[in-house]
Amino acid sequence: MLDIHRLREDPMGIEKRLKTRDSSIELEEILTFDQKRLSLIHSIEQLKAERNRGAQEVGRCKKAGEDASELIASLSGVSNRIAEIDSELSRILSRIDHLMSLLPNVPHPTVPIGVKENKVTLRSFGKQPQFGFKVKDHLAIGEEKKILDFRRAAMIAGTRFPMYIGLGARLEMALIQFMFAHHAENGYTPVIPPFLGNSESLYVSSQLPKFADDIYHCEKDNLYLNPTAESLLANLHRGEIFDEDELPKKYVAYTTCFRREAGTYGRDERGLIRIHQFNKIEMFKFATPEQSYAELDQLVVDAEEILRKLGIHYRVALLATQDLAQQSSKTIDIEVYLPAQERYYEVSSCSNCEDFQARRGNTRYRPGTGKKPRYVHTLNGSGVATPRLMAAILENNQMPDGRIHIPEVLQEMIGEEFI
RNA sequence: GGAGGGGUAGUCAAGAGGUCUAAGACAACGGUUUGCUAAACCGUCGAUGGGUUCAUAGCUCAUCCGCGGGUUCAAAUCCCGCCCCCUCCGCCA
Repeated sequence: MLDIHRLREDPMGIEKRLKTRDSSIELEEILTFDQKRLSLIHSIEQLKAERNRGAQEVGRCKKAGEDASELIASLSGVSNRIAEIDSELSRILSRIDHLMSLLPNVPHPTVPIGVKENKVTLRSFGKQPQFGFKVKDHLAIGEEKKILDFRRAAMIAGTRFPMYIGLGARLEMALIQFMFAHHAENGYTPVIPPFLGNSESLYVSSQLPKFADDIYHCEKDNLYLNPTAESLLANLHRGEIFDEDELPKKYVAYTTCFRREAGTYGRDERGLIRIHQFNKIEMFKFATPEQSYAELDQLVVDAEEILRKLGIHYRVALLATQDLAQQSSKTIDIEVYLPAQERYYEVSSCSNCEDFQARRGNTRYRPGTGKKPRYVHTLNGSGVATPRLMAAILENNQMPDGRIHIPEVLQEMIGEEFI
């Protein structure tokens, strides 16, 4: 949620920056309603002041045993006018809320403008592996090694659900434990939250109302299966006011995530590339506005460290305005290379949402004793999601004899060196 | 799922239609004094929105007593619906 004051103060400037994300965005309607809102508030508050004064006077009269029926009759008229204005005001407020809830965050000035392809590669680690043989894709490897079973998963649940079996399941659990422990040792407080969230939680994180079709919804209980732990963690301190010295507050969560992924899939998104259910380690930070951009950079570094320890080649990219999630001001992705597809795929997306989610969740901090509360900045980043990470390990670590080399840091947990 | 009890500002807590303009205490902050891991005394001390303003300073008006409605000239207080917590009962992979 953007600050309506910001829109009022600099409508042209804000609109121009929002248009770099979506050229169809117009602020005129919101600003018109906002003006209407202000004038209604002005009149209703004057009437309420009148009513309050009158009601007190009635109290005095009754206590003194005087007749107040004339005053009561006139106050009745005042109350009726208040009720009229109030119903118009709530119509306008809900209209403003609706329009505001659809607006995206203002992109940070350092974000490249334009389409997805305008993203900027910031750095990389390692290089694309060279194979002296024809590489298999992770799907073929998974089938051959009997560690992935999409056919039976489809029977149990449906298409695009994963099933890890045998060493595949061991590898998955080892990755989760390795990443969870890594971040916990790095100062992130470990947390396993509920995997389902209510509609308010998903609104705060900004998955709702825009992406309702992409989330699994349990209608009977009005609960949503989390599409990312971000949608839960953004609510961890809803309605709270931090002391300044508590920030930055860092969390690492493990959740299984669920996405309907409504829409079409391409041939290059088979196997583990895009699925309805996956495990993810998610980092989340609450920070002051002064801290947040340094914390974003550190968040990316903390996620990169996972891939370095696993010895996987990756690159880091700064996303362009049109590729940002609604709540994000700036997003940096980490992408791993899948040799069978000769393509890079996102395994981590690290974003600074500034005060966009904090405003919805009313999460603030007090910048010193006696100072007024300010909204915190929230940051989230995968650290990382497992499916593409596993695909990367299977494809990048295949050897001429067909075996898969398990990264050293996982070997002890799995009890094997090769698959 | 059922019965009962509860939800008041950072914490505890009074208040049961009309100076509630939400008491009081604790914590916190500022000061005075004594003099030293501290006490006593004085003062300040919730949030949001509107107006005024350079001001996120003051002043002022409005709103907020779990959330949402309703009754009334007037609601923390009465009525209806919902949420959460506690105790007990039922059901149960």
